Amino acid sequence: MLKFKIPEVAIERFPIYLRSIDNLPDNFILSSNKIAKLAGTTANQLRKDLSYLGWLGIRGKGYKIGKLKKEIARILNIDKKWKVAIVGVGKLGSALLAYPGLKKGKFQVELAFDNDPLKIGKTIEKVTIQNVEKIPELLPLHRVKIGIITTPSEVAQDVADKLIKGKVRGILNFAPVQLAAPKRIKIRNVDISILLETVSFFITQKSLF
Amino acid sequence: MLKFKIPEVAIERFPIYLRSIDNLPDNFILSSNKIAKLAGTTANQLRKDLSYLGWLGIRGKGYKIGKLKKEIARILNIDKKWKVAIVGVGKLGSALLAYPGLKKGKFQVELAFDNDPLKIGKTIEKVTIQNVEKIPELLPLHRVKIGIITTPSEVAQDVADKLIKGKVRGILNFAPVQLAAPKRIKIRNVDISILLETVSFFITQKSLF
DNA sequence: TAGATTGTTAATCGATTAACAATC
DNA sequence: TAGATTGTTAATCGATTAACAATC
Repeated sequence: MLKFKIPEVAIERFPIYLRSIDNLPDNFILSSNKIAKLAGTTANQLRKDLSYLGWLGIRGKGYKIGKLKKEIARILNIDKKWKVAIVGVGKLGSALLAYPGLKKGKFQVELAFDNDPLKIGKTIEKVTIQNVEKIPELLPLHRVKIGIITTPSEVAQDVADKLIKGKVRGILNFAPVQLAAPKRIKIRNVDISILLETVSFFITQKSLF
Repeated sequence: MLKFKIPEVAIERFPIYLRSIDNLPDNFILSSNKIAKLAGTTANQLRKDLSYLGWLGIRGKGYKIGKLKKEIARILNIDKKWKVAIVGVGKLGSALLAYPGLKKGKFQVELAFDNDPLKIGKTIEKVTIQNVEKIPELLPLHRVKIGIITTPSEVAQDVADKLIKGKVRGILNFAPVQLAAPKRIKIRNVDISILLETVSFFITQKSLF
């Protein structure tokens, strides 16, 4: 457990660092400058961020890739596997079920839910679709701590409530609504329209940004 | 055109404000406090953000919903429609093609591309899939200024280069790679693994965050 | 007018950048 | 040792929060 608070923004950069060095050999030693280039940031920021994890580098040389991978994975708690549940097996939900980053990564889709009787019972990507009503019951049984919501907006809050009853600790929400939930639940929203809207702003304010 | 710089973080909140009031009647007048609650922020922050857009409220009363919608839409440049191109019509790409937020919203999928001969020529959601090689040629012809990348990582950079040749101004990238591009191109990354990794961190550091 | 709420200023907080002593 | 690069401190920058005069 950490004794001090790592800035949220730094936490969000760690996965990018990890991804940037992921296919480099463990015995490579790279300077902060080189790694920063790969990750699309600056050497100063990289060193600052890494300093939150302790002494990772070798003065005069750089950072050993193997050690870096291990330490970042450790702080992100992805040295072990996480089981996740997907709720809403429409087009987006099915796409996520088959998504390589989820399929073979540190996050494994253990359960899938839908409210459509035609879908319940079917098996996609080795996961059998269950009735949404079973969420509160099945999640603790399978030790699932993260839920992914890919339902229409109208039912997203109801699904979130069920997930919370099922004792999830985090939710990745693709429905374009603001979910209400206790503070202890970590919610990440992915709203494609919102992303496009900010793009829209920036590409027309050319002279100022 | 703006005379001063609106903070990036504020820009990213405007779409959320818009979404929060979207289904309220135009003639309603709500206080910053009420709107902030809907959007999941504070009255202070909302007023500060809105102040960048000018005098929008009525002292002693609140903000007229209709005016707010119009002004936020104007600043985000979504009072007009944007045409977008999707590259990579796999599971995720197809899901986005059918995504309601894109289908009937301010962003219309005008073009779709793939490199798979079996897919080229087929029509999904009224959009005919074209050969990726045609990106630089077709984009300017259709006045498409935003590209969405839903290809495997290996070809994402190549696709980005083609989009840039086709004169896009912004890219929404779902491939888990850091894209290289000139500064004038606005890139937004959506990496599902990265999002889950930050969730993973936060739900284990319970006592500090 | 009295009450309410805005728009804005000032104070606080936090993150980024620059710089450099420590040290491999 | 000389050169290089870390880890960290201090300076800068920017965003959030608090507070309140202006005003509907």
